[in-house]
Amino acid sequence: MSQQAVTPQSQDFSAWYNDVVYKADLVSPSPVRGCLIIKPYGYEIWEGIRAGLDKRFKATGHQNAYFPLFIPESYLKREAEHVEGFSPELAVVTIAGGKELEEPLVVRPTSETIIGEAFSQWIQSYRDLPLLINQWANVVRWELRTRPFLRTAEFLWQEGHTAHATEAEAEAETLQMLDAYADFAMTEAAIPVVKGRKSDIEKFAGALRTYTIEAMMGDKKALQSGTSHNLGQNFAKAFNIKYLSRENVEEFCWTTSWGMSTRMIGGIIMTHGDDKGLRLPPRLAPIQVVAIPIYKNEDERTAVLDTVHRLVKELRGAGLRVHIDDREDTPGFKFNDWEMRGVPIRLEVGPKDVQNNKAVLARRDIPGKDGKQFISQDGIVAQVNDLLNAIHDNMLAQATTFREANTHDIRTYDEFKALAEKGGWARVWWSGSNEDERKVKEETGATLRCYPLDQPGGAGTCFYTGKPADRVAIFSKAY
RNA sequence: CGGGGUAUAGCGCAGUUGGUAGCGCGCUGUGUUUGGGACGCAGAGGUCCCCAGUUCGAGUCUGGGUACCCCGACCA
Repeated sequence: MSQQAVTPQSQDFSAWYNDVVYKADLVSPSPVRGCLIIKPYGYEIWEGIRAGLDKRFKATGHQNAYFPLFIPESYLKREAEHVEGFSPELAVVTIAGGKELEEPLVVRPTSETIIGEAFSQWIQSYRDLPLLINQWANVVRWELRTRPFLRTAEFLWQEGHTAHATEAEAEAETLQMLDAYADFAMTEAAIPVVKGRKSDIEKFAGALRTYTIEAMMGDKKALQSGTSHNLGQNFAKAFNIKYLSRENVEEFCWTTSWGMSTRMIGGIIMTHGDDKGLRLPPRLAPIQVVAIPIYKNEDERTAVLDTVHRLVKELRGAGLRVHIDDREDTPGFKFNDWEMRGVPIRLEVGPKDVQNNKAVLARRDIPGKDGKQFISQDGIVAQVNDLLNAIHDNMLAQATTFREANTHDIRTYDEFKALAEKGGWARVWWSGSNEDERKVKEETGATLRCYPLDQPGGAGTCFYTGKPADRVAIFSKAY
């Protein structure tokens, strides 16, 4: 047994990430470059994300629909910025059924165009608005450099697409969905995020304004974890999405789109993981409690398993996701194995516990003895529920503390460069131009992650240009 | 697309001056173990990336091809 451990984060964060992704049994290598086989344990995390988001979409009046994977190439070309932004990474089908196609079909990189075309048919009147649609789908972007979950040639996501009568309504929708993402991230994934607006350079191809939630990973880099775009009337004009107003005037709609992807799984791994492997937030963990029976002989085994089954039945009855590990390996092996896989709570039951009506709960977020407690078998459901909530709160608190400790108010470019070298977020007054922003990126590798919605107010001096600035931005290296 | 590298068992790798393929992990069976990564014994598992060439003989040498990985530019 020597290959169980992962590369320590401090030694090589990137190698650590890859080790965890494979050893925690989330993915399997794909025969196709840049793609990924998501194994059941990894896919169940996605199912949890999906459930958490879908609930929020439905609660805000959205309905799911499904649009085709293939998009006529000409659609992409109708919005100039959009095609320019995506064309380098498109996969295009030119032959089908053994024949060259009249018009090549693009494998969707995102669906604004094909959905825009459909919306133009569906919407006639102001009475048809707002139109609130979401789609769960796979999309393809032929990226040159890929990493499991964070950037893959094909990935799973949801993309919301809505149409509204006024700019104000579209903006409200855009911000509402940003809030939904932020709430999901914190409430379910225990990831603290900063809500903000993207700079012109970083915004979505074809959008008026792009909003983002940014999270800090364990290596202090930023991960854009969800985006919400106010598309203005750009796509409405490109796809002729018009309605007749109450005043009997033909108007273009205002549209939005917003998405969160399997990248979020990478965010969870890199926000919470440690040198023992994955740490899954309790509300998304496919297995919330793993029960490990401990025994020395056949008699003990029978008695212990009897108790385990009784406790697990109780827990499952309360809706908890519980797994019994009855493999023949040693307890020590199992402890490490499930720590690698990030299960929040381990339930140990041994012969002594059977006799004393006790059990051991060990929490993943607190290593070693400190995280272990003896509990009474009576009222186990409440005790486990409380502990799951405590673990969630602790993980969110830990990640928040880490982010705050590594976010610095920077005043000069020298300080900025030093921080970019060392790692961390720079919170700065900023009044630079697009050109300045590109230069900063070129010189330091750090990009303008967002203008946080939560602004300090007042005015300051831009760290780069030295000119007066009326807003702060966060810069960081990012995934 | 530029620069570098790799290709041998499921995974990670070794393979000497060219002589007919091995190690660790994993896997199967079995016995002893089991409250923090157990061990013994017995097994299974190979198109040495592909094509051509040199040679009595190629995992090893030569030429060509393919795939993948790493570093840059592009990116949810």
